Amino acid sequence: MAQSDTVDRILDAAEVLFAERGFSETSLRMITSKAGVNLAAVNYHFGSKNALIHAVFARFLTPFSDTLERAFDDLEQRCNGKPPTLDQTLRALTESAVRMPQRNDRGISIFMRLLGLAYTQSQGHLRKFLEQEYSQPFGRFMRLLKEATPQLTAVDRYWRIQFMLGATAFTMSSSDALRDILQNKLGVATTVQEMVARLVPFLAAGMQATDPMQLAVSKPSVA
Amino acid sequence: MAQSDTVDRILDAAEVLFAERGFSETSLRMITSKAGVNLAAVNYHFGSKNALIHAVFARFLTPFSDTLERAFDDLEQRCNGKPPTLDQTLRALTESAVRMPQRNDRGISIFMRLLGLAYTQSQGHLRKFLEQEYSQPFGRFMRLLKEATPQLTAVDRYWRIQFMLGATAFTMSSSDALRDILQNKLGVATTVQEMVARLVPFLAAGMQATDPMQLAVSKPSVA
DNA sequence: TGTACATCAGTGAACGCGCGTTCACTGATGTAC
DNA sequence: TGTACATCAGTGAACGCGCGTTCACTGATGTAC
Repeated sequence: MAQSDTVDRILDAAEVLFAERGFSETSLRMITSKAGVNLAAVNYHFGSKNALIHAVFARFLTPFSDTLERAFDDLEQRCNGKPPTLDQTLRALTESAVRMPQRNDRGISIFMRLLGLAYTQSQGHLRKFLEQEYSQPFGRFMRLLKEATPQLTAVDRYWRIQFMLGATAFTMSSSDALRDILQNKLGVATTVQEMVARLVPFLAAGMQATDPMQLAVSKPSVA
Repeated sequence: MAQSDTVDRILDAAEVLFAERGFSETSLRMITSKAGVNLAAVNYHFGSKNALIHAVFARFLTPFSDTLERAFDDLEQRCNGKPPTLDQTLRALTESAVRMPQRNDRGISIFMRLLGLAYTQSQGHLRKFLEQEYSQPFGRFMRLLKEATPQLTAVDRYWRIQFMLGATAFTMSSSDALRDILQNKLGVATTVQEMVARLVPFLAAGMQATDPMQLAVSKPSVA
């Protein structure tokens, strides 16, 4: 502890506690006592609790965002000119998430859970922060989704993207609990990687469903 | 106000505020001031804030649960002996939800949002309460799902049910916001009924996706 | 019919608590001359 | 090399606030005799 590691200790503790309990149910006193630092250190280093939440997200989202951009570059290059398929696009996303360098073996679970919470807990400041900071990779993902589903109307696509986000965010935010239940009920252990591997075909199929409301539209097969 | 309507006024106000802001972000002072009743009245009539949350859910879930049981009875009778299809099962559920007698025109949105919040906000007491009170219709729905997807392994079915729940809960809990965004972005007004009508084919397709992990399993077509 | 008592819905004010934040302060290290 | 000052990370204690809950109390209505 020669040079200050207080900032990292706070981020580590906050990340774990936020993932376990959500944002407003985690107090600064819990965070600082887990981190073994003074209560006032959070406001000293970050300014406020909200700023700490932003810092926790920035620490893992910025490298993720970079990894994702490279994965999209890679994908578009491999497709040279032709739009990537829906399946390829979703895999680029999920594999970037799963392959992220982790600080420890719980890292991927925490990452998933935090991403899920960001969507399901209605923290206005957080949504605003994420939209500002990560609009580029998000917009690029949306563009790829659009090109991969030219058969859908804009309205259909809009709703199905929301359904996808919901399935993903919810599963991510409960992934630990869901894996535990499965372990107890059926005695099957599952890795986060397997869970994500099951999620992708579900999303792809739902995204490309033939809507009974407009049976005339034909469904192209996935590559 | 000859006879006491304080209980109903509290329930009405709590329902709306919980739907708007979530449970822990809504204080008893907000609820009682909106309801125009004394702060102490909540603890007088309900005993605690948690018991009030339970009462809010019981007020709409109990009639919903009855409607749903009748819809399932109806469905199983129409199928006499043969298991209902996935599509029929999902429709029985969503149509029961959408056709519920509502106290007002915002009723269905509030109902959706509360159901979504129950899943996404980690209120342990609420999950326990709901599991105790409504285990029968829930178990019956799960059994129907199982019979409608005999081609899936238990593990596959488990995960896909979670994905369905996620897409549904998330969409429900954000339905107002999502419809507003769509209105602003594409100038399209959507009813909750239309939203649900779009959700069902998405879920059914995802549920019956051919998983690349086990390509040997063939996918039966839906009736 | 009148009186005494019980029950019930509701009230106003206070309680203790945990919260995020602030502030005056300390002690170590770096910098200027 | 020594002294004065500035900067910085961190601290201990307190601040004001909003929270859920409690409690003694009121006033209307019902019941027994």
